[in-house]
Amino acid sequence: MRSARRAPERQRARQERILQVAMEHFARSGYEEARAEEIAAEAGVSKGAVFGYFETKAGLFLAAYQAAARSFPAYLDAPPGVREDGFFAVLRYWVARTPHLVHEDWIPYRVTLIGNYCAGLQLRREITQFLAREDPYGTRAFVRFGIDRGEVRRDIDPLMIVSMVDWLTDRVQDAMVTEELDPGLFGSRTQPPEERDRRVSEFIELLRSAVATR
Amino acid sequence: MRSARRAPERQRARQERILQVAMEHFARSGYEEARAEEIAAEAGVSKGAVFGYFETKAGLFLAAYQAAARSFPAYLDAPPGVREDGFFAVLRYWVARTPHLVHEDWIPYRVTLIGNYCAGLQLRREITQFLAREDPYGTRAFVRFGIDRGEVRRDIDPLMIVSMVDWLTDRVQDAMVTEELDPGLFGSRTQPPEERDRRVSEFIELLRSAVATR
DNA sequence: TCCGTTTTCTGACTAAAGGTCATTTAAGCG
DNA sequence: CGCTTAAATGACCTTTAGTCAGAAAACGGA
Repeated sequence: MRSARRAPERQRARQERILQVAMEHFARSGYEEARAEEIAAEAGVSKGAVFGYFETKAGLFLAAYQAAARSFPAYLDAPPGVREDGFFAVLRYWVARTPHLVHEDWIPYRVTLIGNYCAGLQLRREITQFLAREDPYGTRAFVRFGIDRGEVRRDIDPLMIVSMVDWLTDRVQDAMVTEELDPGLFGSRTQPPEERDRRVSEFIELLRSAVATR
Repeated sequence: MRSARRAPERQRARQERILQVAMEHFARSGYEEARAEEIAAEAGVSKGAVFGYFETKAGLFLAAYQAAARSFPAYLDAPPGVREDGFFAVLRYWVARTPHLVHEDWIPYRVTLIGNYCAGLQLRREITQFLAREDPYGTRAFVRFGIDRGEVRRDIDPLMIVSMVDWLTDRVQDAMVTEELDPGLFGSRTQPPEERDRRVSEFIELLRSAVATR
């Protein structure tokens, strides 16, 4: 943080603009390939300002990652009608909706993807800590919701269920965001949508088998 | 490749030595932090030689990753006694054994971990292609084995099962290799082993529920 | 409005690391 | 041994994250 007291509006706007531009560049180029100087230029500030606000390139990326993660809806933000249908309906709702959400605004998805797979060790550690601390998708609350409704099994440590849900939905989302990282599994946008629907259904079925009440 | 024909023994040995040192350095420092010049020095060759053999730093890492992945046993390399007990026994065997294997020689595990999470986009793409091409852990054959024995469900596309097994065992292995990436889930070496055994059992139980014959 | 003080901002500069290549050294062979 | 060809070297180049002394702007009191 620059000023310990109130940050004037002008500075917040500046920082915000840098962050937006940084997200674009990271999304387009990846972590290594993104250039601090280009980000500064496009945001209309000097290079010094970027490092002034974010300390290091890794710090800038972490901020971009956090902004991206926080911009996503949590599981329980699904429409009330879907929530009433329960845990697996919510899960299916978001998984099926992912391609549409990605299409609408691919930049934050790409940034989280890069953070999940393509960054340094230290950065990766900080991202993990952030995810554990903030649980930005509300997976813990979501699993509790499933357990309370009697849909999710109680004979397994909820933490293990949370991990499994996180792991699998991450992967599925990533596979949807980029064919490159898991070629052919979910197919490209040009593939028939029935095919993708089948994949989504199979995925939900597997996850349901794993964690549903016996 | 340097010489299109046979590579003299001396050169193969040289390349091999560079690769070994590179694995150590990548394992210890991560991708970004590893220094080509240090690797060269420790391998007793010049910097030029490293780039002569492996083109780029990314090329060097890819070679290290491949060597690491190939050094691991495939699923079906489990002892015959375990194989006879079937798909889930084999799975359990390897998952339970991972901490021991990591303890014996942690370097290749760390290298694959870094390749899975901490490298550039292009590199990541090549790693994915390598894994899809070579299937170094023999997951495809392993799932077929489970299906043939009637232990693994047939109502889901085998490719989806393969993906799920790959995803989950990757994550579990990674969690075991480094507490940092998923702190506290599988615990550290100093934790009581019963605790870890319970985790392993719960994990296998979840995976079994997901993919076992109904 | 002006002036002194503090904070922010800038961009030339530095350091460090990946990558190159002319030159040197060694290998292969008759 | 001498000639040819391939391999090896390390000084050099380029690029880029990160720094910092000075410029500019904001602030606040008179």
